[in-house]
Amino acid sequence: MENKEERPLNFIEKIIEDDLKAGRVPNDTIVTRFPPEPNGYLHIGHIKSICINFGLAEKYNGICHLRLDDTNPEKEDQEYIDSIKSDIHWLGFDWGKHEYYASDYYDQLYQIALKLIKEGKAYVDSLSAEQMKEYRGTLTEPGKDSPDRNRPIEENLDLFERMKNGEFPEGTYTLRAKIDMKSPNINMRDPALYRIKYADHPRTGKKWCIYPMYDFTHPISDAIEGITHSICTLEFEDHRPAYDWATSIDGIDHTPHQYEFARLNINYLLMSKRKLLYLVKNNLVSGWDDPRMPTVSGIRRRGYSPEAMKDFVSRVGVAKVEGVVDYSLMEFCVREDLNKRAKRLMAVLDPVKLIIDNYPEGKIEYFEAENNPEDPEAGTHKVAFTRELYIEREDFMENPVKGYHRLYIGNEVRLKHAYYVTATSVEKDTEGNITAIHATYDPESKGGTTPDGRKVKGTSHWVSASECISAEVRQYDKLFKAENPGAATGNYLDDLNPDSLIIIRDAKIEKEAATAKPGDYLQFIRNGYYMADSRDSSPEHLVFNRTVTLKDSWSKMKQKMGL
RNA sequence: UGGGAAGUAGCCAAGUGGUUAAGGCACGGGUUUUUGAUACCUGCAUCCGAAGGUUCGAGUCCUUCCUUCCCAGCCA
Repeated sequence: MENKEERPLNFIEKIIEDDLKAGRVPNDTIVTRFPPEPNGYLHIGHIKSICINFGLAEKYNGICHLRLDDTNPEKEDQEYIDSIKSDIHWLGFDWGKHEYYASDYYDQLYQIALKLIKEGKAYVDSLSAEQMKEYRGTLTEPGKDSPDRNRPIEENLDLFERMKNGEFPEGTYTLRAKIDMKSPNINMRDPALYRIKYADHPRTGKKWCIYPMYDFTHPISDAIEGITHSICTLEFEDHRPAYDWATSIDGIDHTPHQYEFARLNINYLLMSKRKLLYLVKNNLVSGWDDPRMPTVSGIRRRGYSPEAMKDFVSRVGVAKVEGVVDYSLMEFCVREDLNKRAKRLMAVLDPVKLIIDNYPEGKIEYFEAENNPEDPEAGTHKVAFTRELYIEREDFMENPVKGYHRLYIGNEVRLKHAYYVTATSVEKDTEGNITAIHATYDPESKGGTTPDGRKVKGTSHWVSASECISAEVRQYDKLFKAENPGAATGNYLDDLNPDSLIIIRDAKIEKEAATAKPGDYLQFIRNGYYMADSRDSSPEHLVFNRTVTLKDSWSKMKQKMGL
């Protein structure tokens, strides 16, 4: 990871340092919170928020709470709560004992609502949803007061009590804050505080049939928990006055402040819950944890590391500009991290037979293969070498193009860790497809160098035809082929990448691969980074997911040459 | 068109009136290399949305304009 010391402070860090310096922070301990609504799976966008909130607490010796914002029981579920917690832990953050739920505060919230009513600052409104919309006005026209706005306090108290007791059907009444129907900020035009909802709540069951709204719950929850810096995304800027209104209600003695940053957008990716849900529901992907999904569970299964994602988020920075980050930056971070830790293995994905004619039949030699050239501590493992091998089909060319320095008739290349070989001839089937390549090896070149020190330009990976294992390899690519899915036609489905998953059923892999478990970071040399699939891989049927390719300047060059 | 925000390279992003406008990604050139990977070296904004103005001096201050995003849930 790069020098944290040298990275300039972002605007939130500056605010915190100022607050700390000015003694505005109780006990000099900042308190942040990550407040997801448990209505879906966490995605890459959430990672930014998690890193900001937990990261700030870490950096300034503060505390970060996990608060499940569970005020809309219709959409929420325990399943989501569990996955959210597991995803945060995977990222390496821990809230310790500070696990809270907005629903923990329902009683307190109710008391505060009562108090507002008694003070004439809230009223029970009988306007229907449609009427309320009419009365609210528009962006350019002020709203007008509800006929119920001046309902007597006693009547409000009675009605609110009965709302709570379940005497009214959904939609008949709401509790509203009496603020200003003419405010240029629509959020201040008497926002709803409570609505009636007969739904089973994951935690409070049937205890309540009125549920508090975000603008009421969130600021007060922050205040109750002693949050000092309440950090959210830009679209809540307009809610800040409502936030400040709620936290200045009489009797609330802690005043948190809200700060907004730009959410994370990445090209080629879709982060909308609705659209992701559509992909899942219509089997366009295998589920929320499909390795092509931008969900935390998806990228985890794909083989991304939490360290890479944290580094990515830190490189993106925190600001108020709504931008779109290049997908390539994320891939860079994944490669950079995996390069340092992935175990190197040889896997031939598109095999063609290579027969070493002058190598004894039946002989097996074992070579030491380093597990990671970046990390000598990582040790070595053995690979078997025999007369018949597999190499990648694209590592041989019958008529080599300019600049090609892999195997062709008469050319000598190195087989990684093993010998120098020179191609001599090819076998073809009736259609002219190459079925085998014949070569000779130089016994003096054992280990990959020769006494005379002669160089070869190409080094290929390989696998012994008899001493290898077969595996399914899933070549994942971007789910969408357009930078901004849907921008061209208006329908993001039009930009689905038909090649986002290419399955190789019978890849040839060195035996060492059988020891790889999901969670182990692998590099198939010259092919990319891979991880055993956490759902489908088993000792009987190995399945590997491609996490990300290696950078490939050769294919770039080929493109330039028009091949 | 009301309100709230934001505009510095292809993409992020420092910069808070004073040398030739940080850094990363991407991209180009090169060196090393038993991964055409990695690593390393190197190039890449006479210019800061635009136009005026203040100033000895402006990306930084002022004015006007332009562009983009967010807000009219009894969602969060």
